[in-house]
Amino acid sequence: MTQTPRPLDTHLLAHDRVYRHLRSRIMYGDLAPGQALTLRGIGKEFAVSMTPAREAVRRLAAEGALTMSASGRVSTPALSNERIEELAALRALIEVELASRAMPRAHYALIDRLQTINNAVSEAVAHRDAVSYIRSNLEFHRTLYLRAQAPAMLAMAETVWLQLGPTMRALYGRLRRTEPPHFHKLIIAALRAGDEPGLRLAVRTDVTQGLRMLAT
Amino acid sequence: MTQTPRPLDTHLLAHDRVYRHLRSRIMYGDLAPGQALTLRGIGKEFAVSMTPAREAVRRLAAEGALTMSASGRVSTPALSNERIEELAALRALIEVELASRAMPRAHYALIDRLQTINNAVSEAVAHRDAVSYIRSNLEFHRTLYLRAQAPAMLAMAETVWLQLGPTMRALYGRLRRTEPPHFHKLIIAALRAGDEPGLRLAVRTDVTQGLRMLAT
DNA sequence: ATCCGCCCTTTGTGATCACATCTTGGCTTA
DNA sequence: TAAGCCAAGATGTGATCACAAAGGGCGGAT
Repeated sequence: MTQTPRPLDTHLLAHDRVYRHLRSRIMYGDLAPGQALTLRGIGKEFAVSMTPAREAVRRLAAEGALTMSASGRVSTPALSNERIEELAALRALIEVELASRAMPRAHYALIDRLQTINNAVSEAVAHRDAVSYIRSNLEFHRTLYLRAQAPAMLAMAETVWLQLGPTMRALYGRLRRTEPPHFHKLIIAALRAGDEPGLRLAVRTDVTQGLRMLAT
Repeated sequence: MTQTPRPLDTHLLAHDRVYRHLRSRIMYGDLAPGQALTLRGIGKEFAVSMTPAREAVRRLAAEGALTMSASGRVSTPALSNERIEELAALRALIEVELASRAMPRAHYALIDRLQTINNAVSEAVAHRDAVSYIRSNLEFHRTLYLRAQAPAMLAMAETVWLQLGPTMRALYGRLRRTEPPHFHKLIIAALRAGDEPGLRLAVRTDVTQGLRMLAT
């Protein structure tokens, strides 16, 4: 037996399966900043050899979702405050543009879906569930931006989210807020009103404010 | 001999060396859009096995510099017009911000260096040397943006350049212009004058105009 | 008690190989 | 002549292994 028969839990290639699982964990804050990973550990967890584990890790490293030390050690990134502010500025830049492009195509059904997702966000906040909060919050944004029909821009935005994943977990983990997300309501209101400057401001603020409070 | 003794032409790891060479080729337009590559071919060219060749290729694919077909075939991307315009918009968005952040720190020595680089750009245009043109043009932009002290943003911009590399080659290859770059002069003039709105406009125009003329 | 050095374990790297799949070129057949 | 098919070569995937180097922990010296 030189070849593993295929786990059958998916039709995907091994390295892609590993990549998706790890990516999801990182983006949604399952991993804390500075968390160390090993290729053999990943391989064992997903029942694959080191080869696909390495490919998945290198791909994530290329996207900034993981950092590799000079000796090849892999860990989740621990971002400096400057880097966090820079990534927040990038989010603002790209996501404001995406929202602006999505607005002309945002019909009632979309706004309704955003409303529904936002309820999930509120619930996650109420339960102080950081992972659910991050996941539903990003789903809110992604749902809106999908309408922009700008896949390259959306990919860029997701790359930034990925880089901020572990940091967002650390940030929202120590959050003690219970209020539902105010700026999401502003976004929805601006969409309803067809108020483009208002939408831009609401998105920029929503994206920026969360990250701003950890500049300590 | 199970292990190759190390080519000695560099102290870098094999996969990194392959990655850098290929990245440079792609970014500076050595490869035409749609150009096919094979792992064994890359491995033979750089005297490494398929393993580091695959890592380099996957990394470049993650950055959008290469595309992989469903069967894993690797080729340089052939971009649609929509994708090109989107990437141009992304360039404008990010690079305007970078230029704006660089301006307060742009002292005389920097402007002088930009001037020098721009002479190289003019020379490349005069010789109709597409690769030299792309290389010096990007060096002009990178030199300016380096002053912004925003590594994450610069990395994003470079990723976009990478994705546009083969397309820029195809574009400028059929260019018949001989005039030196007008908008670079505007950028330098705006920097000298401390004219921030003028700088933003000049960068936006410079970045956008080149890609715009291939929307055929 | 603390710091330094050494050894063993852990870990990443890259070569090689078996295998499955895709591609392609030529041949056959209608 | 053209369309279809088969076989052989080409190509990507993932497992395994040998090796080098980095880390960690333990013991001894001061």
